[in-house]
Parts: sequence; structure tokens; C-alpha cells
Amino acid sequence: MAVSTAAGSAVAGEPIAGEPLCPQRMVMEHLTSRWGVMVLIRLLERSHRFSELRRSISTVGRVSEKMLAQTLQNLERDGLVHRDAKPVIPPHVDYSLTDLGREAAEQVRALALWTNERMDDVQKSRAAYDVAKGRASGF
Amino acid sequence: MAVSTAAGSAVAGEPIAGEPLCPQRMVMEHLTSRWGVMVLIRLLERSHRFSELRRSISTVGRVSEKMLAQTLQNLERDGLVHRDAKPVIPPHVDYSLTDLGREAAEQVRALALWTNERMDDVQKSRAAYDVAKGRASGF
DNA sequence: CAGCATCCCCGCAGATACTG
DNA sequence: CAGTATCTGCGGGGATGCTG
Repeated sequence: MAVSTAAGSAVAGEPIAGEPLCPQRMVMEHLTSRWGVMVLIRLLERSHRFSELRRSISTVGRVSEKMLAQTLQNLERDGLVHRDAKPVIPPHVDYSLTDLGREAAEQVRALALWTNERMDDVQKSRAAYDVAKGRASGF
Repeated sequence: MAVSTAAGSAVAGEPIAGEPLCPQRMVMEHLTSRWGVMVLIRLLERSHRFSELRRSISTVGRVSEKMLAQTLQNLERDGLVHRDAKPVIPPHVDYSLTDLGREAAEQVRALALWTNERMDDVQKSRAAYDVAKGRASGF
């Protein structure tokens, strides 16, 4: 495990760090992230509390609190989600879409719906592709 | 090749591996991946050759050949992109959208266009959020 | 209940080299 | 030209523990 020598970078003439992504790409990432999609779609129906969202989404896959919180923060920062924290004990926080967020959510939902509708075609295409490439699933 | 040392796992009672993502999520990933979006939008105009795509996309950020190839393979496997390899020297490969891919590309483009249109609002929201949180960008 | 801080694994993706 | 193969780093994201 040759730990020493910073090695990497090799020739190096410029920073090794990947470019920071243009701002629009970042919005897209937030909108289409694994849980961003689900959050937006759920909030399109009605506002939800934190753990309400979590349970609701759990039908599709487990969300860690961390990732849900992060997702919500990203969306809030982008002005897509409104966070209403009521100063009571125990804490009660409602999340809802802003007008901007509603627009975004409609787009995202359209894409998600299309994906669901066309899933069969995609699956068939995948199977055909795999067979053609000899990557049999059964072997 | 992904040796994946099962090692550690510490407490673990169940597999450490993250769940494999439902098939629909995988399609979404391909469609909205960093380069997937660009590829679909470019191919919506007209068919492109490999390096044509690469150059065209490079206005937005550098794509490694590896990632472009991978992106195209994913989209091809999902039946969204058609690959036409002409048996000549030097090689000549044309990529174009299938009917299914065209539908997908329209959805993705709509989302991308919305993002561009609303970018100003998002940026303002971000700035306001950062100020409110004390994360001043200048200070 | 709704988070934040910390630790740590493993898989995405860039760089480099080689091929038909 | 249009890819493949191989190595490696870095950071996304899960698990756990603590707080208001």
C-alpha cells in the first residue's frame, strides 16, 4: 500500500480538483437527486413534516435522516422549498413548495411519470442489449 | 476488478452494500446524469459522431472519453440512443435518438430549460439564504 | 421530533496507456 | 477515430451518537 509520496497528480500542471460544476448543473443535481425527486413529488400533493416525508418516501427506499435533511436544505436554499419551523416542544417543522418549487416539481414529476410509463420498453431494450452483448443474465 | 474486501463490517448483521436502486431510478440517473442531459439535448438537434459530441459538450465542461462512452452506452442499453458504427477506417460512429429517446430528451430538455429560465430566482434565493445563515460570501 | 457532528467505507469518475 | 483496460483519489452518503 505505497502510502508515501503524494504520487498522483503525475504530470500535474493544474489543480487536481474537479471543476466545481456550473450553478445550473447544481440545481439540476438537487432537483433530480435520489431523494430530491421524491420530496418534490410528495410536496406537490401537500405539505409534510420531516418524519412524515421520511416515512412516505420509505416506500421506495430507505432515506437516512442525514440525506433527507441535506436534500431539504439544498431545495430550501435554492428557493424551491419553504421551511416552517414552529417553536414548540417537541419541534414541529412543516415543509412545503414555494411557487418556484411548484414549477420545478411539475417538471420533475413529468419526467418521473414518463419514466414509469416507458419502463417496460426500457427493460426490454436492456434485455435485448445484454443478450446481444453475450452478457447473459442466466449464465 | 472490484475485489471488494468484505473485511470489517464491524457490527453488521446484514449486507453492507447499499441497495441496488430500483430500475426506474437507474433510468432517471442515466437521463439526468451530468453528461446524459447534454447528450440528449445535443442529439435532439441532430445525430452526432462521438468526438463531435465531445467537442460540442466541452463548451459546458470537459467530458472524459471514458465518461462520454459510458453515458452513451447506458443510454443505448436503455433504448434511448441508437448507435450506428460504420465499418470503415478510420472508424465512424453516429449516435442518434430513438423514438423513445426523443420522448425522454424532450422531458429532460424541458427541465433544463426551466432551470435556465429560473436561474436568476434561484441565485437570489441562495444569496438571501446564505446571508440569513451568516455564511457571508465576502466577509 | 428534528436535526448536527463524526467516522469511515466503496464506488464514481479522472488520468494514463493501449488497441482495432 | 472510437473506443477499452487499469489504477487511484476523493467525496457522497450510510451508521452512530449527541443536542435543543
